[in-house]
Amino acid sequence: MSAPKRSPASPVRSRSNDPEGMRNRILDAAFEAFVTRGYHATAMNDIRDLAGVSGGAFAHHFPSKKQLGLAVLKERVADAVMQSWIMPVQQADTTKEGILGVMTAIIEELSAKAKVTGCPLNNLAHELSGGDRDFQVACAAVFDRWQDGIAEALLRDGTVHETAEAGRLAGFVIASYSGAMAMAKSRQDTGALCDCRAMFDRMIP
Amino acid sequence: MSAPKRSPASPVRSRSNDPEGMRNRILDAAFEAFVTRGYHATAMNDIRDLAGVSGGAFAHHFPSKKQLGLAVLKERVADAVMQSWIMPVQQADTTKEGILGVMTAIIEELSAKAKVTGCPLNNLAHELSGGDRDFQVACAAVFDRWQDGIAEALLRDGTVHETAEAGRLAGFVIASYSGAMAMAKSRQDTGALCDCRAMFDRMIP
DNA sequence: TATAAAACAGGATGAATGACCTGTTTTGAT
DNA sequence: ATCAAAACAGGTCATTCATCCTGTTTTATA
Repeated sequence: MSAPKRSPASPVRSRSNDPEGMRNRILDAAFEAFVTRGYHATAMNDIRDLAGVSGGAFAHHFPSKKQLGLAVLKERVADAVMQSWIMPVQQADTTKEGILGVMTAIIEELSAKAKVTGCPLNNLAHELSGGDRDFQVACAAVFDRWQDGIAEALLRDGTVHETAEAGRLAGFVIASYSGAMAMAKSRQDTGALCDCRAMFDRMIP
Repeated sequence: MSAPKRSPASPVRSRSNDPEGMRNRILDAAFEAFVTRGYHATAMNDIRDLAGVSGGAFAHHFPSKKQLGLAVLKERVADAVMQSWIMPVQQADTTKEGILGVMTAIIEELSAKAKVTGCPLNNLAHELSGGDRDFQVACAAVFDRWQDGIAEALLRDGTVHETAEAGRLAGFVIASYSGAMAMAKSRQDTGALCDCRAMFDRMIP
């Protein structure tokens, strides 16, 4: 009964294309869903509805789920690591202070949220890097940049003098944090992260 | 054309029930598939075919995928942690030697396989402990037993004297190993694990 | 041996998912 | 203004998946 169909007689200029914004909305929704619920546990429908885009627009920007996953890794996850770890550490007075500061910030953020989601990179890496090679390479690239960023900071302020040693310590810090976050996520408790921070405080020169 | 139907006239006593063995075969296949491909990426059909059991038998032992996943966690993953970590560490001359020995054994095993699958517990924990609460609790329980086992060893041989400190160090060792394995899996390279082992060699008293 | 329950076999099914398809509107280049 | 391509809309479709169903065989119990 009198369905409100779009009247074809009125040339309403109601739509304005914003490809970049549309793409970003999809990436944001996908990042949120993939990281919290997991890649395979998230349906394309969920992301579509979350982002509020039509199927056509969605398929136009991301023809397949794999392409969307790779884009999330390379553009959103890599950026999250850069924003939350690399930059704060490199901008701190000393690398040790930077690392401890990042840990403190993350612990406080989790305490406020009362919901431990885990590390975006590790969440996706564990699920995806074992299967498809493209995913594996993308995850490894983010780990590499993460480690290089911390190692660079360690060398720059003289915390460590050997390049190889800087890489080792940086990798160990990242590994310890990643594992502590995994335990924190499983337990829904920041204790493991607090203990990890305390250990860093002792062992980093 | 002369289909080889089972002749109802011959009371062949060809089958012998072995509920426990059947259940174990399913659990083994599920453990292998869940850990290597992931929980959501594995279809019930895959496990059924891998185990070589009929749909009826499969449904009889595990009516739902969630029940199968929980059983894998509580019976297979927990056992893997016990066999590969807790027991070797507790039976070593010193806890430090035990930890380093476990790391060496894992690194050598991976080098031989030329395929880094990752830590069974961490693989499943990352994918599952963020969603369903039953999975989260099951994963946390395995982490707890892991940490308690290492902490007990640290206290027993006098490596650490305070109970709280033993728990902290044990948790840190587990976290560092878990994260290093995640990096090794992403990179398909045991380097992170080797570096982690070297760090343990320095910092554990 | 009689009987019920457990164990097993093989297939069916409805829901959900990822990909795709046709058509319309907007944009940019000429 | 014209035209082609990009951007977007809305719906469809084949496939996969987890679960369930009916029926048969084995086992335990009395």
